[in-house]
Amino acid sequence: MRGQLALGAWMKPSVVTIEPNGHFCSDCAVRDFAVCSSLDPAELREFEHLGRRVHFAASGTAFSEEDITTSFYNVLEGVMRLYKLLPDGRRQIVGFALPGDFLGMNVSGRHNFSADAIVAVTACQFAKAAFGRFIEARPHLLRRINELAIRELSHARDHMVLLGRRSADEKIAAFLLGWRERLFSLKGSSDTVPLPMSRQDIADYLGLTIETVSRTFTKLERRGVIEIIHGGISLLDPAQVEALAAA
Amino acid sequence: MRGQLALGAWMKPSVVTIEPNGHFCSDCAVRDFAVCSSLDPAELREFEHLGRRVHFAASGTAFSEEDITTSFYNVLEGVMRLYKLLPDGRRQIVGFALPGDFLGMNVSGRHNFSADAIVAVTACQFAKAAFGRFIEARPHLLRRINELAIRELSHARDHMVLLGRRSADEKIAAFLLGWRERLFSLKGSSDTVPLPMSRQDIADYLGLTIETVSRTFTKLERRGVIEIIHGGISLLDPAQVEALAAA
DNA sequence: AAAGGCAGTTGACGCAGATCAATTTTGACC
DNA sequence: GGTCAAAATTGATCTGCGTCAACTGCCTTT
Repeated sequence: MRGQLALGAWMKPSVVTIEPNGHFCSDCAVRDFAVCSSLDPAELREFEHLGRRVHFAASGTAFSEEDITTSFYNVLEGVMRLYKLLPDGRRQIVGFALPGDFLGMNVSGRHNFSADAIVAVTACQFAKAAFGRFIEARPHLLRRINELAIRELSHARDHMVLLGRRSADEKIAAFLLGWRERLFSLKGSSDTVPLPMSRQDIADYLGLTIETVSRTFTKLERRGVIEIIHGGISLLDPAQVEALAAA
Repeated sequence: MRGQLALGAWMKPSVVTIEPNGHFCSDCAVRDFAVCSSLDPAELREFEHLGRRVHFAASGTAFSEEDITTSFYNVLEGVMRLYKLLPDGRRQIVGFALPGDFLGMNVSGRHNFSADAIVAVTACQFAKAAFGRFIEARPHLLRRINELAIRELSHARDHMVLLGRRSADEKIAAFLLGWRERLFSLKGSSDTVPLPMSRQDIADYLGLTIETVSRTFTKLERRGVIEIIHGGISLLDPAQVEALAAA
């Protein structure tokens, strides 16, 4: 039985469905690589009561930049876009969140980016206060969170290089390879790269326009390097894509 | 008496001077806002033996990307540039380090950017292994490090927006304000912003060319918004600079 | 199956910022 | 103070990508 709850009627229609129980961390899909990988079975049982499963419909918002942080999220299923907006509406996507990603950490008490679902998302939601108390006594969990933050920081720096110093072709090539690499750890190796996000999302992630993204895909397809398929891209010549990415 | 040591003869001539003793954490300039702010007086005395003071001459290299991490650094004095290079030499500066900044954290065991001194730098150097052992038993230090990493991550995301979505004028204006803001906590408020880094450094930080940086400064000066002074910029009309930064 | 709408593609054109090329300024060293 | 090299500025020109606009194809609704 599911409860229905409209979260923040003042924002985009984003219906959240909550399942209060019936789930166990021990058989969670992200058990081995999310934050919770640092917990032993006994801790896990306690942890179970801390989080509750929430669902976001496609294009539903989990939280917005500057919102006061009341919850952390552990993505279990689906894909989210994390982004910042300039006052005039220009958008920069600072990352995509996939299963296993932990969202919401900040120093100021407010979120420093917005997050919404690209496809239907399932996440584990934790009340900030309770989660904070749980960490308090468990340095290994803190160490795990720190590890995730440092890894994220490394990705952020790589992305700065892409945004500041790469051409459109290089950006597209690097994006395809990077996205394939991220999916690799979730779904295994494949030269067919599913792209659940829109062209606009890709453009806002790479610091390009939608037209340039589209043209670059078409160009690479005409050269026989990739094939544009429904809902993704197939890498016909991965070595060539790597050469284009220039690093 | 000072020891002299050539660190890594294979890299740029970077002379490191080591002072083995005669320094106390308790009267360290960055005591209150660096990682060590989380330590109590007793811990601080123990901590003292872990670090040693090192000096880098201007343009000396502390570590390079992909180097195996053997040390962490706590900047005490001076300014460093943190950057990544593409194979063909394009450079992206991912940040500037100032007193109080902690460098070297990573997950892979290798540095994910290079760091060198812009002006003469003094830093507190910690052997990775010993530092790791010290943290082990001190969750509050770990929490402090985590806090610094999360703050850094927030800056990184802001910078992604700048690199991906702002015009040259906006980049320059935002840079001047951001740099002033960072110096504010160290030296207090001032409309005179010292710029110890070169135009090339600024360009590589903002994803521009040196010519565009120079031209933009000149343009703003002609408009009476700033004044280019020796070793820095004076903000004649800070409100106008803020308007230009567009956020 | 017709209609409407949105995502994506394609084309024509313009411009912000890169590139190329001199100068000028600054600073270090004798 | 004179010499030299590196850093910064300025100008002329070029171009990659953005902007504007039209079109296509797919999905949803009725």
